[in-house]
Parts: sequence; C-alpha cells; structure tokens
Amino acid sequence: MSQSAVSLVMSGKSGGRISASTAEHIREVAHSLGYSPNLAARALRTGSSGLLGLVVLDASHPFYGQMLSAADDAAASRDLSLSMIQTRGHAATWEQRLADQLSSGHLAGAIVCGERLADASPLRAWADRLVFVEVPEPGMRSVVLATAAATDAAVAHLAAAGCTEVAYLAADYPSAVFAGRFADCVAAADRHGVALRADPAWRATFDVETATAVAGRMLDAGVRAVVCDDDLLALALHRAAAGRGVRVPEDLEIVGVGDLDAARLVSPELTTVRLPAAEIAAAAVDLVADALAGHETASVRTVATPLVLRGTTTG
Amino acid sequence: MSQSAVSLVMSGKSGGRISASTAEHIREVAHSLGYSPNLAARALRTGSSGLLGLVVLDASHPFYGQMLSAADDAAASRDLSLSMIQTRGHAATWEQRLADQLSSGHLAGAIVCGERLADASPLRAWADRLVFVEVPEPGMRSVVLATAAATDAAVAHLAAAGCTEVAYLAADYPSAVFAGRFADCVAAADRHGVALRADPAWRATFDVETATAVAGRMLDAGVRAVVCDDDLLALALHRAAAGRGVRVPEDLEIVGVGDLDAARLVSPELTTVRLPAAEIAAAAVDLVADALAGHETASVRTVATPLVLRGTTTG
DNA sequence: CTGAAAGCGCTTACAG
DNA sequence: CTGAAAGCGCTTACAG
Repeated sequence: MSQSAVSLVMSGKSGGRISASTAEHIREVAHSLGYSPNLAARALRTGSSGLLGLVVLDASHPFYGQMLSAADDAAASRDLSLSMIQTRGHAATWEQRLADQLSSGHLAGAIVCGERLADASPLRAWADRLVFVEVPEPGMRSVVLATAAATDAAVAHLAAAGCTEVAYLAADYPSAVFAGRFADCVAAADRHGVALRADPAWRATFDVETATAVAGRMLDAGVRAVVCDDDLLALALHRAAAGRGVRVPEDLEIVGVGDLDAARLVSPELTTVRLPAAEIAAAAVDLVADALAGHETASVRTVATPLVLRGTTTG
Repeated sequence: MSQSAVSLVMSGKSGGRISASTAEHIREVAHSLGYSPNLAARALRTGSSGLLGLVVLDASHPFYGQMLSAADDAAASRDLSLSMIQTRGHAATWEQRLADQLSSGHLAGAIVCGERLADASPLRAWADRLVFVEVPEPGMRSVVLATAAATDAAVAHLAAAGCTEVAYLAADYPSAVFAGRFADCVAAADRHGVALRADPAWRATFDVETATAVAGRMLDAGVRAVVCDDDLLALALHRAAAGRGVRVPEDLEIVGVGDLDAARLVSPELTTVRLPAAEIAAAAVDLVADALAGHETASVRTVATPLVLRGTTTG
C-alpha cells in the first residue's frame, strides 16, 4: 500500500479514488496494528485542529455542565472535540487567552456563552470562527435565546396575581448575560405597570451561603415578589425563606432562570424560565461547524425559552 | 534574532543560554506582532500535546462539573489544557476512544473518574499516563477517596438512632464507583448489625422524574432509612417524600453522597458524604503532571470524605 | 548568542 | 491505484 492511499482512507477522503475493498483492507490492517494517524501532524498540515473552545462563566454551574455535556455529544458526531475555557475570575484576560489559542492553532473555533467582546478585543480578528450564545454580537453568528419574552411573561404573571412591586436579585458576575436579563426585567416591569425594586446590595455569587445571606437581606427589606438572574440565586432565596418561616408563594413569590434539576427538587418547586441546554448547544455547534466549513448559512438561530409555572408563584 | 533564540525564549527554555534583556526583547516583539507558537507543530516535534483527558460519567452532573472546573484551574497553572470524555452511554467504547486519543498524540495523559479498566483494555498499554480517581486500579496512580469510612459512619449513625433496617437506592449506571459504594454499605451494615434491604427495582438514573418514581416505590415498600449512591438520588427521594407527606427525618432518614449545592437548598437539608471536588481534582492533576514529567513519586493519594450530618437524619 | 540543518508524521498535488 | 516529493512550523543538537 502506498502512503497516499493509506492517508486518503484514514482521513475519509477515499470516495471514488480508492476501491471499497482496498479501503476496507487498509482499515483492517490499521486496526490490527493499532494505528491511528498522528493528530498533531494532521493539524500542522491541514491547519485545523478539530478542537472547539467552549467559553463559559463556570463549568461547576449545572447549566454550563449541561451545555458542556450536550455540546460534547454534538461535536463528537462531527469528529470535533471540545475544550473548555472558564471566564470566572478571568474577566480581564479570557479574550486574550482565547485569541492566543486560536492564533496558535490549538482551537479551530469557539462558542462564547453569555459574554460580550470588549471594543478592542483581539477576538474581533477571529469573528468568522466564533459563535455567540445568549448575548448576540452584531454581525457575528449567534444563538439568540428568547428570554426577554419569558421574563415579560413572568412579570405579567406576577402582576396578574396582584403584585405591584417586584424586586430583583442579581448575579454578582460581570458577564453581559446578567446585565441583559436585568434590562429585560426593567422593560417588562415598565410595560406591566409594576414597580421594579433593585438595590446594589442585592447582588450575590452562586455560592450557597453568600447567596442565602443576600437573600436574607432582601427578606428583611420586606420584598414580596422576586425575579432572579439565575435558578441558583432563586433557590438560595427559597432556602432563606424556609429558614425564616416565610411562606412561599403566599408571602413570597420567586421566579428563576435556568430550570436546573434542583428547581424540581425543592418544595414548593420553582417557577422558572427554562434554558434548554441540549438544544442551545446543538445549535451553537451547528453554527460553528458551518463556520469552519466556510459555509455562508444564516448566522442567527433563535431558541425558545418557555416560562415554567410551578409552586413558587401563585395564580 | 535567530530562529533558535526565539524558539528557546518562547518555549521557556532560555534560562542561562539567552540573556534576560534579549529574552525580554523577543517577548516584546512577539507580543506586538501578535505571534504565538503553533501548538500543532510544537506537539508534532516534542511528541506531547499538553492536553489532558478527563473521563467522567456525565459532565452535566454537578459533581463532575465541579471536577472539570477545578481540574481546569489546576491544569492551567501547569500550562496544561483539559479535554472531557463522557462515558454515559458509551460504556462499551470509551476505553478504545481514549486509547485512540492517546495513541494519536491528541492527549498527553488522562484522569479517569469512577471507572475500572476491562481486563483486556487497550488502555493498559498507557498505564504510565493515566490516573484513576475513586476506583483505584492496582499498580497505577490513583486518588483514593475514603468513602468507605464515611459510609460506615453514616450507617453507625442510623443504627445509633434506632434503625434496624437500612434500604439502598442505587444509581442505574454500570460505573464501577457505584458497585463499590454499595459494597461499602453492605460491609457497614454487617458491622453494625443492621439489615440491608436492596432490590433490583431500586435503581434509578439521575433524571429527576425517573428517580422520583423509583423513590416512590421504595416509600410504598415502607422503607424508613435509605442510603443513596448519589445526592441526586437522595434529593429525588426527598422530593418523593414531600409529595406524599412523608415526614423527614421523623418517618424517613436519608443519606446521600456528594454534598452538591442542592443538598443545602432543600429543607430539611441533606445529610451526605462530602466529596471535595477541588481537592480531588488538584490531587489528580498533580499525579498526572508527575507522570508526564516521568517522575517516580508515590502513586496513591488519599482524600478524606467527611460525613456531613444535617436535617435528613436524626440524632 | 547565531545560522544552517534535520526531522517530527502527516496531506496533497503530480506524473505515471 | 502507486511512488517520490514538498512542506506545514516548530525544537534541538551542532559548529562556530
């Protein structure tokens, strides 16, 4: 067998040029010898590593865990691999690090979740290999989530149940996604004639104890209905209420975002905006695979995020 | 500047051979040109990719999300990157896939969580680049968790509170880690004179609805104290109990494994065996980094896993 | 420090 | 189909 024939078969480009029986023979021998092509050499020669970066706030957050898991499944079906990049604690440096990994050829492309590019971001040079999730970047491929509509529905539901005031429990991270969710809620409150109560002190990280303490301060302030940036925050508020004997939903209504498993594990179960991780991840991998193939497909996908009404709201 | 000098500086091997001022100048120019070395070429030449595989059951499980997050932090501080491999649904193929990634040079080494090698596993040829977590592999580097002692403490605690019978809610996955946890509980029950009640039907996946349904069957069977393979299962039992008005811990005592965030989000909070993900991940990355460097260090690390008593047990 | 060179293991035209 | 060849961008002895 010639080196050329083997290379053609192993890289799956033998169609029409190598007979089926020869190709099969090559594959058999390769398998029996335990041979698999050196990926570094292939990457060097072809200029593409087949590795996708997935930029997330924090892989330990269950939603991003789901994204990772689903994106890995979607990538594997295209012979692509996944590499994770966390932004938590690296707000100032992740763009440069990702740009380095792109320019060094380590990554062929990347999916950026919940973050916006800085004005002079080194990533702007790589626009054609990037996909943005939830926070669309003008002119770049994006997976848009319809959370504004879901937030509107949530506020409408609270208003219909008699709430005249809604408080906001914010996530204490600089990610653009949280600024966007808050803005959506401000707009929804305005539309439905509800007063939105926000406070710089009502911001918490996802650490359970921290979030519970902040939630406790909100209860001290007498809030009766709270929209949260994230389920983890909503569940911490749920916990703080249980700790103080505040009845949910009679005395306190809670709405989260995410629909994590934990949302159904508490009692009463959490009303929340569902973020369908598998669907989002599949759309993002689709888009980045198209980008790598040089396709000029539509660059924006929209994923529905339904409001799921459960026991932490009335009506 | 010569190519050699630049290469020496960029790969951090200039110590003593290149003057500090020249090295600094090279770094400045590289930065201003936006140059970073092609990693595929470096991997091809040096034979190592700097990529670590992390084998987990399912990245969407919060515990593995924490492992991923912590391992990524630990790896980054050593200029190593992380790539995840999921075994859920690939019980028959993950070993071959990992072996392929090792032999193709894609991965320099790997951390295997909660799995045991098949007798004729292709991974046995790569023993010197592998680290096993929780399920130690004889003769290979391992991070051992002291869960047997914690399970013993849990059963002792239940026995002291008057339980004469303990039921077991098992995880419905073929991973070796769950077989091990069950065996630990059998041994503990025996030691403390408690009857262990197990049933082939008392097995569930981590899907909330499935697990709740199985937990409901256990309640139908009149169980009063349950040790679970995992917090997610324990929390589903907690949910099933709330749904039926079964009082916890008065009528039902529950013990989990993991100490996920969700364990503190429910009321009463979950008694569980804490698995310190950050510590486990750091130890595993340590071990694999040593392996890649060819060091002959002690090959087994033990991590303590304390029993955390909370509201789902009495006494 | 420099400069010229080899070689890692592929992929990909190219002539037969 | 084969065979000989170039070249991807590095790292690493080697002689100066």
